[in-house]
Amino acid sequence: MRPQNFETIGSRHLAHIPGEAPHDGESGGLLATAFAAMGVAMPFKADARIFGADEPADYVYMVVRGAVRVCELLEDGRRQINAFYLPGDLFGLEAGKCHQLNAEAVVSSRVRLVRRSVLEAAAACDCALAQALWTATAGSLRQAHHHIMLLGRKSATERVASFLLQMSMRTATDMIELPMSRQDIADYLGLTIETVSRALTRLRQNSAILIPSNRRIVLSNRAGLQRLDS
Amino acid sequence: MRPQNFETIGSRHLAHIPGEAPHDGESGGLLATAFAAMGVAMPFKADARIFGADEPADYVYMVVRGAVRVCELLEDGRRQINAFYLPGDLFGLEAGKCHQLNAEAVVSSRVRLVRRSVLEAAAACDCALAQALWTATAGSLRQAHHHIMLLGRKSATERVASFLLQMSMRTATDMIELPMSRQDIADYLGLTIETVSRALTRLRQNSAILIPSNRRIVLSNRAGLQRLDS
DNA sequence: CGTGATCTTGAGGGAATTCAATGTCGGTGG
DNA sequence: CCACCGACATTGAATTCCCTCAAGATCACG
Repeated sequence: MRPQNFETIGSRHLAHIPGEAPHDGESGGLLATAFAAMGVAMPFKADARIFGADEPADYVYMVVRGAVRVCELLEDGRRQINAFYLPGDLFGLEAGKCHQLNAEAVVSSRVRLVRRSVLEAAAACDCALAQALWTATAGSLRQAHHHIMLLGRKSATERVASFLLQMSMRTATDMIELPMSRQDIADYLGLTIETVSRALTRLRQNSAILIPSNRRIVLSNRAGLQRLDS
Repeated sequence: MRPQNFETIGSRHLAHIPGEAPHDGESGGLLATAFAAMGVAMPFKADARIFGADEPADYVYMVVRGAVRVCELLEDGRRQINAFYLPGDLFGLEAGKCHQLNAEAVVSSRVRLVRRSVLEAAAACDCALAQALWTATAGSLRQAHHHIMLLGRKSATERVASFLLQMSMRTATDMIELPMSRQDIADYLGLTIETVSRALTRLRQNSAILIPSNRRIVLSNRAGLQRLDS
């Protein structure tokens, strides 16, 4: 079982998520309010499934506390994590009747669910809400495009550096508390766990980061990391 | 200069784009109609820029004829193509005031532009249109997620096979007319031009495909390709 | 035909993976 | 409290796959 203190990562930043957050940009307040009004909060244990691919996409989700990963599996066991979601982030915004991906709690988490039909009905009346949903989805798309460049054209070290900077941005701290394991990071970056480990070691040796503990990383040379991030 | 006959690829499929098309799923008609009513069609020569990163995102675009690539460049020249758009596809749906990516015509193309402000105003009155825009963006997101799995967890041959199947689906033929060069394909798949070429050769040797000409590929063993596609 | 661009093929090298062993941390029971 | 245990992470050696560099082949077009 994972340490419980990771559950609260970023929750204190709910009110002022920086621009790099995947969703919930300028219209964050509106969506947060809508979810608070229409949604039901549910707890999920670490590694619990929130929804599975090919299940009916009846809900849209917002992370309240903890962290969520959205991933795809191939029959032979290969796994790709498409995104991590932190408090304040929306997910499950897929088009169509069914989810295309699996969503799981990374650590013990709290997630707010809103019925898609309810949300769409509300959006039909409230154009600002409709636009906020579009904007949130477009934000997810932007993240995905960033991810594509990462996977397509960057070296292992660049990927890890980019990941650390992104996490730092999203939690608005230089001292990152990682909710996810090395395996999760590897599956997000399209690498193996060993390669991630080696990249982190190299960054530590270059004094770009400190690793006070496995799940805690301090960005001690942000400029150096950004040089890698290109 | 590229052969001009590629301009018309897929245009005859405008009215019945299959489900795998990145945008414009069930609500295709509505968006096509809206674009026809509100938009202005513009011609672009092969390799002409349609919009650039950091330019104000004043328009939303729909391919009428030809093909468009959306890509990102790093300072050192690395290029990642995030998506190809074919007739009927929407692009430029980014959130925020500015585009994040570059869009260029792959071949001589015709693209319909609609002012974003006009579209948003129309969407504010017409909830079906608003939802169609959301759905189109979510469709783009779905494509991006597929792309992420491709780049993160698939071998070179699997990537090429997956690309061919995708193109075949989108143009609804077994005989693909590729509008893009090997370099474009490589930059889409996160590979080098040589690796793409070798993968195609291997697929041809395995009788999965025929290559009657450089820009023409016949899927002679779809099942074999799908096995690779996982 | 000749020319330049595009594509294919080959040989060699390098970055990441695989396989294997060691190290470290957190939780549990003696 | 400390030793043990399993899960997670790091490190090392060997392999593999893809990239780089280089040469040839093919295609489009004048």
